[in-house]
Amino acid sequence: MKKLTKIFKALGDQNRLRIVKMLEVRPLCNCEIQEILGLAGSTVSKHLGLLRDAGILEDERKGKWVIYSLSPESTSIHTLPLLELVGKWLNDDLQISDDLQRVKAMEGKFFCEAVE
Amino acid sequence: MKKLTKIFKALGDQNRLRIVKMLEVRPLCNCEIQEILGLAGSTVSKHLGLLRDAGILEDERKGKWVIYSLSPESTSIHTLPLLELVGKWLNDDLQISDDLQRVKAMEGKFFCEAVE
DNA sequence: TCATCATTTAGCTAAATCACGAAATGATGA
DNA sequence: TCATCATTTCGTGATTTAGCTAAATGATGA
Repeated sequence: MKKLTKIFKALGDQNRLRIVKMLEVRPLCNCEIQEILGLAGSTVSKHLGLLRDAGILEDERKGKWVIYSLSPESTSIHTLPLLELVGKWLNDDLQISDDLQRVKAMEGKFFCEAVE
Repeated sequence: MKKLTKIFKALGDQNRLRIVKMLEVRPLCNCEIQEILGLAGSTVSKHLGLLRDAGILEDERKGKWVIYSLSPESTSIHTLPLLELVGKWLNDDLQISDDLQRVKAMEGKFFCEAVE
């Protein structure tokens, strides 16, 4: 039950829901999320840590950057059906669609993407 | 998005998850939930209020008692698929199965049930 | 009407959460 | 090695939350 409350707590915050939705477009680094949410880097880091601890995200260091992406199906039996629901409910949210547009527009502007 | 975070926040607490699961057995009044959770009545009332505001529960006064029950499908398009998932994930939780057993054993012991 | 019972509201404390800036850590590249 | 950049950790305040007790509200029934 504790694991489940952890997941719900992680999703019970607007900024974290925005992060989750953005990561459905593509993996992102801390700095890109900062740019969109307009929060301090340390704050974003904390949100990402919470989502990671809930098993929703995974991180991988690539050079200077840490790239965050949604956990693959294999490691998130609990969260994927949840995210599917979240997706449906937020599809017509103005804030979210604005975020997603900005994520797409941002493609190529950050160095972290050049790392491969 | 705010509505959604409200729902997740409501479910991000162990006592509230226990309440939701108990209400799947049958509608209950505040005093029965007090008995099982071992919390003060005012605290239970607050939890119930949060779940109601999130659209998960409904209340109905019956004489001296206020009977709480899960919102019917018609009024909770968002929450019912969620509760279905929660149900699956908590089926083998020891705390929950103990709660449910106690709810069943309690049948008939409280006056509020006598009201019809 | 008045005593009683169930519930809610109000008011409080302790703990948790969200935000920040500053300092520490990791990795790069001159 | 050292400066730099991205990120995380730490320390701090403001706000929210979970719990309690006491007081207020609603409903019952003598």
